[in-house]
Amino acid sequence: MKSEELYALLRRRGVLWPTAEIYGGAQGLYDYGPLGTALKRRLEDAWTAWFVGRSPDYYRIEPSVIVPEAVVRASGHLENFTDPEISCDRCGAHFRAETVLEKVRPEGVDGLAPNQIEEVVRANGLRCPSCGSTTLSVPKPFNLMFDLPFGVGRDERAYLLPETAQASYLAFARMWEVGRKALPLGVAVVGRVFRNEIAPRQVLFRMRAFTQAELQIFFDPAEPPGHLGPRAEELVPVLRADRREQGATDTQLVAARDLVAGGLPEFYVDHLVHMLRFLRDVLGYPAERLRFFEKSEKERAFYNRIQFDAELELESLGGPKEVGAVHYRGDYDLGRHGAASGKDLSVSRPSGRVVPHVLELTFGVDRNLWALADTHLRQDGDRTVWKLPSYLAPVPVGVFPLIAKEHRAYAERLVADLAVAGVEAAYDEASSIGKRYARMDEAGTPFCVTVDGGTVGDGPERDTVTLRARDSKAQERLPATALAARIAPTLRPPRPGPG
RNA sequence: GCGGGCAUAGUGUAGUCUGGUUAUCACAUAGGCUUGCCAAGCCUAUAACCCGGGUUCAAAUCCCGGUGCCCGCACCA
Repeated sequence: MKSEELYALLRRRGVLWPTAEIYGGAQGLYDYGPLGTALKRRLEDAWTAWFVGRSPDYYRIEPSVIVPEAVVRASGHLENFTDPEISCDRCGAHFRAETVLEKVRPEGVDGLAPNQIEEVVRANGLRCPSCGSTTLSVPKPFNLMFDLPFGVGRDERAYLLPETAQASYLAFARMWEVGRKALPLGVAVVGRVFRNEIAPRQVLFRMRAFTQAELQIFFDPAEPPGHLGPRAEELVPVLRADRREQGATDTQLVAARDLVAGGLPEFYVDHLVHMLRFLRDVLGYPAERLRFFEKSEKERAFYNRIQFDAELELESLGGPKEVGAVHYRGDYDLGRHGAASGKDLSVSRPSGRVVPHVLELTFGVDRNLWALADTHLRQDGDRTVWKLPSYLAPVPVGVFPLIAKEHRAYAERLVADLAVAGVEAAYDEASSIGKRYARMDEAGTPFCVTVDGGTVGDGPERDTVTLRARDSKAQERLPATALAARIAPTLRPPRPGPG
């Protein structure tokens, strides 16, 4: 489905809509409706079960979304907040772009994008005003944070958190105590973050307030976490940076063991496989549409030692889009916050004191919600079916009376009984039975239960109902009391196996 | 942020160029009758010109501003 068609469907069904819609909306802000809220919650639960559930030493926390300026100053988010700067890679000197370009561009640099500035620098062979070398580079500006006045009548400034990762780094010292001083230590956050994007677009893919699910694994570089074990044979779709530089654009299927043999650390590949299995096996993205796109040294953020973006081919957005990533960030984050806060963030290990390294597993909740619509919402003849795995479906069961006035009471009681058993069910008696099935198909509901004459009669079918499966449309008859035991197990998200 | 395009019921649309009747049609939604396991039928109802200003006897239609959306470029720390 095309993006606009998909968005119209999601709006119509109350999955999501623009914030402040009655005022014409606001760029990059969206509200989730009943179905969207339920789906998002289940997606977050599935993520937590899969990533945080991998180790008893992994914890989920809920941090503040407002942080003091010192945090974003130390993290590097505040640098280059205003004018573009040019720095010299050799001598390290910094200059305002206007100053360096003065002679060749007296009209100034306003309106020039960083790459255009870079082009002018290259084209004119501009040299560093300090040491005279031609190693000038233009950092990307990132003044994308929302700042807030903080406190009453104070000069202090605070910022809305631009990424959840920072909150985990801030929590490390406390979590080291809480986690009883064990490494590896995992600190996960599922939370809203805020970026004042220049050009929000593509609905949930570029928002100004969005939800990230991130797990930061702190570890001793002498004892990196994760061994492939039985995962060594897993075929991982990758597009390596070195091959791309030679012009390759095709995804290769490479066994995990061969990625390690080719030089990637085993713990890193292990987590790449873990991410792959989540996207493919838990969320059900088609394997052939997934790939891990390696960022080259030039492309990746300077603090990332290894970076593969998990990309998913999306029909609605016309290409592969990032839905998650695995970043090996080294000791950059704890090093920066340790230095800036004056608190020693190194820990005592058998080998001596070490600043833990960080492996970051990051996942964009909103864009994956969109991706679940893109990949699983299918037009099947006249039917529109959202083929979500049961544990992600916003509403797991629909309950209908075949004839409203005769079967209503029984069906309503069944809804209440299912709720008590922990299975949320939606009741619907409007229009024809076919339309009710169709409505539930569109909402992704995997099961529909119908109460009919047999159910309420005195014959052999007394107290039995029909259970209809969304994908096959097949029906079976079973006792109403057996429903919860039948459905509940399918609603639990998968957990990783041992090892 | 730059350039281009677009904006009519819940959804998709006709009408806009060439200003003028009660704003078209389908689906959806609600109620009734009928039917009774896959969007059936009949009847009825609800429901729209993005916001603001201007031109004009008259604006969905022409002009200006705003907002939002789409595409390309740039950006995505």
